[in-house]
Amino acid sequence: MTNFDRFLASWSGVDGGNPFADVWICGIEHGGSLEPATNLDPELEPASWTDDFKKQHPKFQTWQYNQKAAKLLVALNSLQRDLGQQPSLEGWKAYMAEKLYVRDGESFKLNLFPLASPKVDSAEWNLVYAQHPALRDKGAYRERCRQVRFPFFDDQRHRYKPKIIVGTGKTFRDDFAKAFGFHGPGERRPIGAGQRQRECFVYEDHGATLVVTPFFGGRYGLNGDDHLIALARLIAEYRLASLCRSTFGRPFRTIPGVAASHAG
DNA sequence: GAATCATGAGTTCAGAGAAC
DNA sequence: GTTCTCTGAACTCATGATTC
Repeated sequence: MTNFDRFLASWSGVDGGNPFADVWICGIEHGGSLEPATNLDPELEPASWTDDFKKQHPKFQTWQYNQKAAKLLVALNSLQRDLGQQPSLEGWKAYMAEKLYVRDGESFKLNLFPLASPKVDSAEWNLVYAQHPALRDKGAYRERCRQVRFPFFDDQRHRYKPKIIVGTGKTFRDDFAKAFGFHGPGERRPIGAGQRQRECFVYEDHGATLVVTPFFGGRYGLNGDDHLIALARLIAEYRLASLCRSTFGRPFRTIPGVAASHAG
């Protein structure tokens, strides 16, 4: 295994948090520009959003993706307290400021690919990484991630046993499934209604649930609170069904407010 | 008027299908 | 078989609408 493979098969490019958390959120890759200081050394321990991290990134609360992640987690907490109620997003800002991706928190954030990939093949990228043959071609870089990084993620999933994994970006749904050891085509589940309807894909494996959603934000993504609440309800339904299967040997049907149609 | 939230614009990339 | 065009998606940032 090369040093680059060790970099891929590590916690590199992971926002982190608490790996023992029930909920893992997995993005595709970092956004934004390439940081010249980025190194390719493996990260043996997952990071987290520490006070130092927040001081270094004073605008972290403006990151829309993580705002929506915080809202989703708040809605899930709300449903956990009372499954029949309308989930509340109240307090999501405080949650984001104090609890999101922290070491002893309720969430853990990963990325399928460790580097800010939009810059792969760019002049800026070549200036920094030209000496790495595996990084000169984006397709080869991603394929190497599938071969080396995904088995690492699969191992970590079986080690830490998260109950819910949310993959954001449905064009990469096969990659999310492969990365965490889920099989099959997934079950199509609509959330929202009318023009605002979005489609998620749900995979289940040994008490764990993978939900692949459209991206958090943007024109075609989960861009409203109603989407996040519907997603929280969808997740809660599958968690309850899984719990009932393990307890009673049969699934529980839908909970109020969750679309019951199974299109897949 | 300020804060918050939802949506759109611009950029980049990938994949599918048509045209050559 | 190759090239071109179109469409959808991911991402950041900006802007308009709404609420207080």
